Parts: sequence; C-alpha cells; structure tokens
Amino acid sequence: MDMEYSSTNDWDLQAVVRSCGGTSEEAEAAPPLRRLHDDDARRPRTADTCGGVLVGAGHPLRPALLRDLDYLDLQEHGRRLPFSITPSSSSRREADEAAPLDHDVDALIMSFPPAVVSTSGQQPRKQQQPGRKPGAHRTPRPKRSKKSQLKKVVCEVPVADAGVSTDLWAWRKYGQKPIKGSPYPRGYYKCSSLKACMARKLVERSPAKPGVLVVTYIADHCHAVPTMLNALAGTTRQQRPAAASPDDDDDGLQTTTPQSHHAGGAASDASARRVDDDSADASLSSMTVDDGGISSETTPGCDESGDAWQQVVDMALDDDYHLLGDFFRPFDDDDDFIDRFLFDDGDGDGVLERRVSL
DNA sequence: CGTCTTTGACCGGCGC
DNA sequence: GCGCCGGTCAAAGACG
Repeated sequence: MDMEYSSTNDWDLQAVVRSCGGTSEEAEAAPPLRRLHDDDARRPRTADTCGGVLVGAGHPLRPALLRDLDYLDLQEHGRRLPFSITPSSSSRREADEAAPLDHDVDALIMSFPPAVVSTSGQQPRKQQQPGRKPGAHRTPRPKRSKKSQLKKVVCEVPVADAGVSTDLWAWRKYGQKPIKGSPYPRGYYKCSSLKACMARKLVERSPAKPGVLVVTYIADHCHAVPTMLNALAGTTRQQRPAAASPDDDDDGLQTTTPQSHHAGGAASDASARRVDDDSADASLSSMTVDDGGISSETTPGCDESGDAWQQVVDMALDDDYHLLGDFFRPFDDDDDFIDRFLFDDGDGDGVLERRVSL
C-alpha cells in the first residue's frame, strides 16, 4: 500500500464528522422570515471578531442553529453576530484564502472557541481485504451535474476539536480518497439517518493550515435530527483504529466513543448518548456557507419536519448547553431581532416552538 | 442483526 | 478522444 496514503489514513475522520453542523432542508419547511433590508446584503462587512475567533463566547454556537442563514440579515446585525463573516467563494479552497472584503454576500465564516480533546484509546487495526470484486455489477448513478448546484457549507474545524465536536446528524463514511495536491486524504460521509437524505459531508485536512480540518457539507438534510434508536443503531461503536503509526497522535484526532466522551447528558442508551455527545459540543472555528447563488434543493421522497429544530431548541435551552442563550445574548438589546429568531407555531406560549429561522 | 469502516473499482466531469 | 481526478459504489469484515 502506498505509504503516504497509509499514513494519512491514520487520522481519524470519524472524530471529525461530528464536529460541524450541517445544513438543513427545513428552511423550506418553515415560513421564511422577511429580510429587513435587501440592500444590506451588499454592504461591506466588518470583521469585528478577533481574527476569526469567536469573541468572548463561553459556549459554541451550534451550527445547527445557524441554518437558514439566508433568512438572516447578517449585514444589519453583523456587528453583533458572534461569528465573523468572510466573502463568498465558490469552492472550499477559495474559502481558505478568502479575506474579509466587501464582496457580495453568499458565504459566512463563523468562529467558535476550541473544545476539549477526546482521548479514547485505539486498537490495532485488523487486516482485511475490502474492496469490490472485479467485474462486480454496479448500478447506474445519477448524473453528477446536479451536485455542483447543491448548497455547500464549508466549515473549518480545529483538529484538536475533532474528537468531541459534533453536530446533530448521524454520518456514515462511504469513501476516502487521496486528494491531489494535498498530503491528506478526504473522507466522504453521507447521512445515515435516512437513505433518501442527500446530505453529504466531506472532511479533509487543510494543506495550508495543518491544524485545521475542512468540513464541507453538501446538500441538506431532509429529515429530523436523529434521536430514535433505530436511526442511530450501530453508530456508537468505536471506529476501527488505523494500524499503529507514529502519526496517530500528531494531529490530535482521536476516535470518538461514548466511553471516551465527556459527560454529555443523562441518556442511558447508546443511541441517546450519541446524540448527547453530539450536542454537548460544537467547536467550529469557522463555517462558510456557499450556495453559489443557487437555492438549496429538497430531496425527493423526504418529508419535512420541524422536530429537528425542536430538538435543537430543547438542547439549546437546556442548562447544560446554554447554546441558545449565548446565541441570543448578543441580541438581547434588540427585541425586534430576537423576534425573528422565535417562531410561534400557534401555541402562543412565547417559546421558540419549532425552529429558529434566521 | 443492523450498521459501521475500509478500500479498490468504477463512473462521470472536465481540461487539454 | 483521452487521461486525470474527484466522487461514489459495494464487498468484506468488524462492532455493539
């Protein structure tokens, strides 16, 4: 086996895939909120955060809460948003090089504080002979042309956070490829909660920033955040560690396991624990939203649901997470703005009921 | 038993 | 048209 590839395989993508928030199709499910000033989106943005690092935040801003950013008038309130914003880019690599300029707005970079590193043990990888047999039948795939039009969200995650940073979604790795020009392979993940869900996740190390992982979300989830047992069955097992290698630890990536996680909640079953782990931390260093000016798609066959948001909100309101509180804190003096975050489904109890629309 | 990761093969887009 | 490359498939085996 190729030595370079072998060594790069050692870094734990599994630990990474739970580190960033995904995008959501629920934007279409909920009533869109009005944009305050359409022309505001054209204003130059100010980078009043500290060089891409979240200012004064004790808790991460869960990416899931940042869905539907299209609805948020970022320019109007940009000075108060707890994340920095960078110009749009059509690709991840461009995003890496992007600088805060007065470009049109279709990309966001949000920053979060670092997280605790998981320190689970690793086992020697067993020998195996995977791979498809020669001549195996392949079912025709849909044309790829559509994929270039899917919404992309690019996140930059500190490597050290990869072990515990999580999002609400369950991901399954379906491939890994060495990328030309990069010493690190790219891992390919798809949403494992629902087969019809087209959400994808690409995870790779940034060649320019060795300490940063680049997580690219493609397409949106078309279902609720998985919380039921079936949806997460088998997802809590420890990833099979790579063969012993000196590189195992140099990037800080660790296998994420229920046992190795910090206390994430009172859930007793493995699946619930997984969700709690996912919700316990989110430590993106940055996130870039790039839909290329094309609105996100709704995956056929997927039902829409607000339950995901309910769960997000429930967790956010939980004292263990304080996510929503921190998320809203910068806007406390702006009741009108807060109103735009609160969605009333008709109960009139004044509580954020289904989702947060930005 | 269901779902996971691993990883070589296969496929299609794109540049030349 | 050809080759490169990225993205996906799917078999095999591991895990809980």
